[in-house]
Amino acid sequence: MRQTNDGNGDHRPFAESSAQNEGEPSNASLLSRSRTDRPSRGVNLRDGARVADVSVATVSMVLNNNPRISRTTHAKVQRVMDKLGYQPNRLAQSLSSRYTCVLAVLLPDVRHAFADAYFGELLSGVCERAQRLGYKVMIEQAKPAFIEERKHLEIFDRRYVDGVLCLGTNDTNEFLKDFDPTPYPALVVDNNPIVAELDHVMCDYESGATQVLNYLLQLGHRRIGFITAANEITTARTVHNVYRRRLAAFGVAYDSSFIEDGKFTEEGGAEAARAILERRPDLTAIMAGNDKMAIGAMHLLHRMGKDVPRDISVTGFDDLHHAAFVNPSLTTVHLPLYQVGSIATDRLIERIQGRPERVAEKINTHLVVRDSTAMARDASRATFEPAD
Amino acid sequence: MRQTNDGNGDHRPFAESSAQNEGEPSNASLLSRSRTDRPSRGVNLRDGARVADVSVATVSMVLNNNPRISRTTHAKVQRVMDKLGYQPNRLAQSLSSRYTCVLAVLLPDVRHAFADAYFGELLSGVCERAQRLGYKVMIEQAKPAFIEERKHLEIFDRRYVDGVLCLGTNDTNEFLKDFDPTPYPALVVDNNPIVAELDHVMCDYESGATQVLNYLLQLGHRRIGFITAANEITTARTVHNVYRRRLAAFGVAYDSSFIEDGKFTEEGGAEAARAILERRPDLTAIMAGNDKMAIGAMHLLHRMGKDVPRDISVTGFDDLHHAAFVNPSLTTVHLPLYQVGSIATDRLIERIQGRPERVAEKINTHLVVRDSTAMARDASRATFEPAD
DNA sequence: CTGAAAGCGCTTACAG
DNA sequence: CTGAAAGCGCTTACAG
Repeated sequence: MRQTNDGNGDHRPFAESSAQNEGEPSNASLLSRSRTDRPSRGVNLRDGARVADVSVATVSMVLNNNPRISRTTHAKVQRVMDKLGYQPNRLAQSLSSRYTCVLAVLLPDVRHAFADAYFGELLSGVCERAQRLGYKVMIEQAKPAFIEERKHLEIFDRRYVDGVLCLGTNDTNEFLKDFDPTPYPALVVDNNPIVAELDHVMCDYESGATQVLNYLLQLGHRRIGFITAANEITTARTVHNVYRRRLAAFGVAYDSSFIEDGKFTEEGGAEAARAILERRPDLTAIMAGNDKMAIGAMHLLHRMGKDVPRDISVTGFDDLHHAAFVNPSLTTVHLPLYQVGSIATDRLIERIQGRPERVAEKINTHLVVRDSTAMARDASRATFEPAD
Repeated sequence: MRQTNDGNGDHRPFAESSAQNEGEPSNASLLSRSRTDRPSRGVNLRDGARVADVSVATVSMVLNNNPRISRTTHAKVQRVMDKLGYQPNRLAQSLSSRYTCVLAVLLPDVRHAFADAYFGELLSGVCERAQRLGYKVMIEQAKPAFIEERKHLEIFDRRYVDGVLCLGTNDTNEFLKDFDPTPYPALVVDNNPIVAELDHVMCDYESGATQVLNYLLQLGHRRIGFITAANEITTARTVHNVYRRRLAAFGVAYDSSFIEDGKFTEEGGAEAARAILERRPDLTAIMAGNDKMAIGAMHLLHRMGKDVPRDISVTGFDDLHHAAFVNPSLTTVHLPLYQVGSIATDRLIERIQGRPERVAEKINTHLVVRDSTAMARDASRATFEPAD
């Protein structure tokens, strides 16, 4: 199994390649290799046609199950191609057909976006579904340079992909306006930014937020800190509005001293918790807009010597796998992210294949009660029924 | 900005596509669309040649910076192409040049592999580097069906990719033997499975394990539980061997009742901790082979009412971002996963471009001390110097 | 029912 | 220094 370099001429050094590595991404060094250096070709349609004694067109039609080909010819050709171990060159197929059967997943320009289990679950659903439908998945990150160089359109124009799934979007993403179903099919995953009216598949944040708030209110909590994220994110706004409305329903006036941006990170969640607690030392619960911020908040509370949930209850949003393993385990809203990724992929592919209907789907969410929540310290004094 | 479906004929429903969705992945439905349905083409070399009044070959050479073209022609053609907003069709380029400038990342067939921050960090480094070098990244998961259908070779044969990065590998991955640098360039990331002698770039597990063990031993720990993972993983074996040798150096006999497989998951870590603790209620520390198992173990200890680190110290391995935010924050070995992903990508691309040398690199690791470790309960009775 | 031919959009020897 | 031509490996009208 030892792999030796047998001097077959495939190892010519590329003087220019190292210089280019740090500059413009360019494949000129590859494209300028002499033809004899190329990986050897496999069996193609012409080989098959020769062996089966038919035309290239016939072979092609057999492989594409074109019904115009007779049973006998079909069988004969199929057998030959199987025996030859033929594998169609997808570059040629795509060049001819104008379809690539590749999808791009566009991740946001956020540190550790790849290492974030939220995106990971979505991606997992996307990849599983894409694979089943015969599509490949390409990863891109929407860094400033990526957008400025308009690479989000270039991947279409240069025939890398047939469609793109946008994750982690918000209303500042002006580039979303560039996507138009006809030449640039795109679908927003788990969000619905108002910057552009695009196809989207998302979790039901409204219902999830309602469940977690009703639960906290029923436990007697009234002074509830709320760690949210940038207001330019539609889902964050939705949860924020539910927070406002549910409190109002229980006769609690909206008070911005309970609110803080936690930037969807552990650090941000900890900082936000600290800020809210300074202003409102009397709070009895903290509701976070995602699990990472909730975990950051719990970490801070632990540091401050506060006991969760005895002193303060904490809730998350996402139900990442690992939320069940922090101490105490986290009460949170379960988001079916895998399913959302999977359905989003289905819908995008349908759109690519010409389905005219716009896509706007909401998937159910539900509350998962664990150990980070308990009755409010002052529950006896609270009313347990909504005022409305 | 409303996107209407203007009946331009691009939305013909595909009767057959829904039936196929659940069966054989096939793009026959796409490939059989009539030509008029296709997305309209952009500007190509021929358009440019016509406008610039030169041949297609000349335009091609200009764009590839072929030095044989005169200054004047080059400038003229370049200007024309810029004005036309020309973007080369990469399918045609690749079909002609035989290079795709796409890399595959092969993830293991593990539940939540995508949502695992360990793979996420590696992937992040891979994507950043690939993008800089003008490569695209495609994701694949090595499910049984994927390997059985030999898709790990098909992605090369059908010209999807030029090379593959293998993550999460172990010695049972027989398919690794199929990769040969010449037709199938592959590089193993953060491991070195003995099943095949392949290029690899990995963290220095030996040094990391030595640091964490020396640290625990210096704190007076002698009865140290070890939560490891399958013995068919080279890196796990390395850590295991260090555990054995460091303990021996301090005069502690190897005792398998301290050892348990934790399967690299939180659940597995919790289970393993429980099992070890049942056999060895006298242990004072638990060393885990990764952060997730350590976190699972801490969760169990918390459940059992044991205090970490007062009763039992716990250490991890990875230093995932979130290890700093569990309670207590986790002492662990920092693995430079982003860097490993990045270097691995560099090396694979060099190999694709013909570099003959084999790749075998180790990247430094270091211990990060946080709050999950403390002096052993019985530290006074322990010796603090190695016996050797 | 099948074949010869044109075309997808590039790159690269080969001439001149 | 530049162009005409062949080729990469497919698909698909167009004939017959």
